[in-house]
Amino acid sequence: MKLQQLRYLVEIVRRDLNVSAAAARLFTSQPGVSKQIRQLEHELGVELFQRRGKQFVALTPAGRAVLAQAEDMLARADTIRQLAQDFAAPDRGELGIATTHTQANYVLPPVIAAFNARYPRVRVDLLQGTPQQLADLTQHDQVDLAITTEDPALYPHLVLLPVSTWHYCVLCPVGHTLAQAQPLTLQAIAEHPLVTYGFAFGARSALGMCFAAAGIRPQLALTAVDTSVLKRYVRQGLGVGLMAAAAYDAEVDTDLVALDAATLLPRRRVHLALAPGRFLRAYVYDFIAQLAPHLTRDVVDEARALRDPQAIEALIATTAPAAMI
Amino acid sequence: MKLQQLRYLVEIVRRDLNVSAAAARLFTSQPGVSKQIRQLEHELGVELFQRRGKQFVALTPAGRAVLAQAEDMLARADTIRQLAQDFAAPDRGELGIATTHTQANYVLPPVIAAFNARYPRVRVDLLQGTPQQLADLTQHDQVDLAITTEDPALYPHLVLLPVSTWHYCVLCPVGHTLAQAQPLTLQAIAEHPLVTYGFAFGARSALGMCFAAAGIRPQLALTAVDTSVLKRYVRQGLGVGLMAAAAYDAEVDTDLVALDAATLLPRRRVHLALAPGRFLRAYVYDFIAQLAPHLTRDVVDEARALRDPQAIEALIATTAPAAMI
DNA sequence: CCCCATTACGTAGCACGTAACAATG
DNA sequence: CATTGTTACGTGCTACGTAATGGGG
Repeated sequence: MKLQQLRYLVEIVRRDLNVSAAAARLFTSQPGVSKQIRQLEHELGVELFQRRGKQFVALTPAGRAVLAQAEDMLARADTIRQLAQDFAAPDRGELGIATTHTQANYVLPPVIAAFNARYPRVRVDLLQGTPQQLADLTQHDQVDLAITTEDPALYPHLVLLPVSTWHYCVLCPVGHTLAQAQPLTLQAIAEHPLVTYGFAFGARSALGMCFAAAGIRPQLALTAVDTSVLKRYVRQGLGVGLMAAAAYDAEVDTDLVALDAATLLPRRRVHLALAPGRFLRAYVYDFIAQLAPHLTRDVVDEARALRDPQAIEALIATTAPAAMI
Repeated sequence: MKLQQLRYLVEIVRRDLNVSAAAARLFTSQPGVSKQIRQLEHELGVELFQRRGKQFVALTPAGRAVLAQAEDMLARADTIRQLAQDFAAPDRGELGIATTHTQANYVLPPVIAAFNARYPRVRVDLLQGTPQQLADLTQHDQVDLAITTEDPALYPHLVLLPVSTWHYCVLCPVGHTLAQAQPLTLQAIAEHPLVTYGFAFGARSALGMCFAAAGIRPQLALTAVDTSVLKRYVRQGLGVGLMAAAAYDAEVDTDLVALDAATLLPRRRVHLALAPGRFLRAYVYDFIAQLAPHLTRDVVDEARALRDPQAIEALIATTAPAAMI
């Protein structure tokens, strides 16, 4: 049994049992992969893949069991490399962050600037995606951490830690009738078509439930993931915008008005999402502390050891500023 | 990084940083091991061993961190081999049992006979040792399970499950004055020198505390691990024996008398000890169920997942016969 | 002076690549 | 017929063994 054989196995499964695709991904020849798999099967005395003709159609039960162990072993091999790096060159490496457009644009820039000043030799990789993609990237160790606002239920295997909170504002063109409404109400907002985040009105979303609780069914004119896109359509008069207050820049967005909706609409929590088993370089802890000072290395490690969301919540309650809870 | 390099690393540490001894143990050449370690260190970019001259004197911090991961990886490699065997040849393999002399002689024979009839192609390896050795053997995956009576505190990293209970009897030669004592009391027993198990009167032992509670300090004439040795010295008149009631065989031991001490002396619990992470072949679960019918595969797996002694106790309370608790 | 790790060097084995082949849809 | 896995074969790398070298206690 060799680590490469296990790597081949895992990659084949990742590529939906396509050996050629796995070989290509690993920059090696397809016959080589094929042969190593056969050799592994021969050594173990069990077929790992169910074949129909020459096609791989499924994992055998034995294959599934072996796969689980193999994945863990490869993760640990990676951990060894990472921690060795951490001893050899503590201030060199990569920091992979998966996050949403809004965070990347309005929250992270100062944090990343500070981090880069402290660790100029660490390359920061910023990946954006849908909440599901963020979860996948983090879970499969493609990034060190994710920063997201979404429903914790989307991240069942990750450890979530509160970073900060934000609230919605209502954005409309200068002179829009909504800007006169005093006081601003949900009812008044819902009289206009809305322009907001694509995920904001999901079945279990906080925003959707907020309107539903008031018996209001607002009309959505357009949804997008990207705040700058939303603003563009608000400018075009497609509807009024519902987005993070931080997205409004008074100096640039002079043609728009931001109405405070902090008391009307639910406050959202920004989460840091971590894979509990992944080894984190020392500078990753530094970044996290920079992002949210209450998330010290000790707190993060303890939370990762706990795993259970409720226990983590209890832990955080003792360390985080009240505003975050 | 190769699995063999990790194996070399682990073995060197096991052999107290002696490369030559590790090489001998792994049936390979010493320069080969030495070179692979250097190569691993070079690949990782960190020294794993602290050297004084050419001698290895300690692990570096990096070495300790790598070692922990390496041990886990090797354990999983072993798991893969074992589970593959379980699919390939479910009724062939080895069953390693570490246990005390008494269990091996008086409790296990019928269980092992039944097991052997069911799995004739599984070789049973019976290892005896002191309680500490049993714990070590189990913890280092040298055996599948241990069966022991000792203090649970000796097995902090193992999962302990109650198998059965036994009680002491007092053994003396026919015609001994103690045999006339009616009723039998601790005081009466302590008037004679005792012959009993070496571990039975340890500082925290149940037996020692039982006498101490009554304010009695019995005199120990001889202790041994082996019941047959104890009986021999009882026959020689060295003292009266305190041992498991099961050790008295009415047909063979016609020159001895066994006095029931079930109400006088503490009842002892026999434990099954398992390493929580070790993969157990299907027949191991079968053996366990044979040994203690209430320890089904489901119960065992759940207990191994729980790990926490108190939680296991609660689990057992719902499934085990009352006599065991 | 013995024990132990490192260096030097030769060899056998094997992982991998290229090319040809077979099977499936 | 295109895609995909297997067989065949050659080669370059490297893990390992033997022998010689160097350091510490």
